[in-house]
Amino acid sequence: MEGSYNYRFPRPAVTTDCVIFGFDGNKIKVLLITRENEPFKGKLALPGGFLEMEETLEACALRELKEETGVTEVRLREAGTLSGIDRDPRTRVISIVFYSLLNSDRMYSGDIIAQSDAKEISWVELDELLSGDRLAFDHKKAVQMAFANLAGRLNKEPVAFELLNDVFTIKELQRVYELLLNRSFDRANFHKKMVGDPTAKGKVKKNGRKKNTGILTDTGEVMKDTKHKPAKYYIFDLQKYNELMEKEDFNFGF
Amino acid sequence: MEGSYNYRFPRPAVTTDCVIFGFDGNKIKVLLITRENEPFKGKLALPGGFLEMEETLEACALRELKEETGVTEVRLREAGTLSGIDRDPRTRVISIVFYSLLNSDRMYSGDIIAQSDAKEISWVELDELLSGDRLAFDHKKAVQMAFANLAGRLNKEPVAFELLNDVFTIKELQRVYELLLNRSFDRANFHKKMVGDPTAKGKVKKNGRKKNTGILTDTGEVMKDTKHKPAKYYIFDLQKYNELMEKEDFNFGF
DNA sequence: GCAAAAGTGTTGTGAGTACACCCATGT
DNA sequence: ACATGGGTGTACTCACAACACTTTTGC
Repeated sequence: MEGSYNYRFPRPAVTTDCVIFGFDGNKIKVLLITRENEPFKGKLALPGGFLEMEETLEACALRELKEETGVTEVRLREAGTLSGIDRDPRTRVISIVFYSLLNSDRMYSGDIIAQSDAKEISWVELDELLSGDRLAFDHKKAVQMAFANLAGRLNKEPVAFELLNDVFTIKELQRVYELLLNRSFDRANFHKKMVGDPTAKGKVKKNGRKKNTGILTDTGEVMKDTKHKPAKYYIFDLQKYNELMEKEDFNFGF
Repeated sequence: MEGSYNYRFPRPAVTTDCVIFGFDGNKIKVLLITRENEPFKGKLALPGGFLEMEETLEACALRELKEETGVTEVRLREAGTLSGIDRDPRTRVISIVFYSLLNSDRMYSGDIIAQSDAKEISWVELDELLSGDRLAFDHKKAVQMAFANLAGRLNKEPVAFELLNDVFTIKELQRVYELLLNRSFDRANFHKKMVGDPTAKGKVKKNGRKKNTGILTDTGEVMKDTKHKPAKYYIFDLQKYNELMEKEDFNFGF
């Protein structure tokens, strides 16, 4: 498609950037590529690239993500735009920031590999990115926007489960909440909120409904690679979630 | 700036669109212009226009807003992007949607007048826009995005007061909440949540704090143009708000 | 006095919190 | 047995809902 394109008014270049968050069981990490070319050659950057004429912004983000990192089939959400005048030294560029979530199974599945302009890919701790200066362009700002958007939705939507494998322990779920909301929770109360309070069993309110019985369902499986009491594995029970949402807004807030 | 601009790769045109919400005391309305030119000549559209090379997206939105409608000094917030391939029949255009809030004093201050490419301006009821098909381009979608973003922030931030004059009645405040969240509230409980529960007076909790005493302060003034008991006027008490936010998250939710 | 709307009081429910306690497993 | 962490019980507080009641004004 390289050639010469003529317009009566100046136009900025338009790119998308993707902030892919992953949870490895302990920390939130972000998928980055090492830049192969100037500017910022050798520095870490978000996957992303230029919008083509026959695709939407979201399609562009998905395409670039696949081309550079091999990540496919993700649900992208828009976090905002970056439009500083000199954010790219080459030319005027505005960028639309998307983000998505991967669980550890997918992070380390082997499908995610550096390709195309990406020299190599790496998973870097979110904290490190937010406190340091390791990213090219204004990509730190992009990560901030994506993270803020994510955290803001946590109490309203079941986004935390997108960071967890299909089967997970409550400890892991709590860890995700604590990382995203930057606070700690009482272990016992967190458990009850998610699984359901056993004291509610049998108790029936005047209108015939039971108390909140939680949104997690025990799989029966048990985590075996531990030195102590193994945790049970749970799954997110979409059906229960939908029931609770219909009756009254369930919220994930504390 | 008209001339000839050459690029090695094709570039989309970039515009901003502004959804300006106003509350007239009864309904939420949106500021629109009547299009002077094709495409969609004569149809209603959001104010907005093309990004220039030496301005950010937000600056562009502010400039276009001022040029077309006379609206200045507003706090813009970003609602999302529109990037459908054929959303503008002339050329590929992507648009970034911003929104802001005006109170009725400003809506009808006389400063807001059609200028530049805008043939005329009008305030149209939000409901009418969301249910009908009166808007040019995909601007209905833009209004939806802006409204969803606004409503989502209502419970967390004191945005409702941006739709109200400096001095307002509790009834008006409740009306805003009901319109934005599309539900009704108990009048008595709403009053107490905002002004503070009088039964809390004197009561002190064990740690020395009083109960929530509300975020509104009575101005002493009274609404006189009524046939019945007049409402008191209140103001949003930023200081109380900040105090409550420091101690524990105050939320505007019900 | 009556209508209409502002504002107060009172009670119950249930979610959230704090924290003590019990249970299961590997070494 | 004991260390470690999973899981339960219980009592208290407070925000919210429901709704009855009182107050203030114009006609």
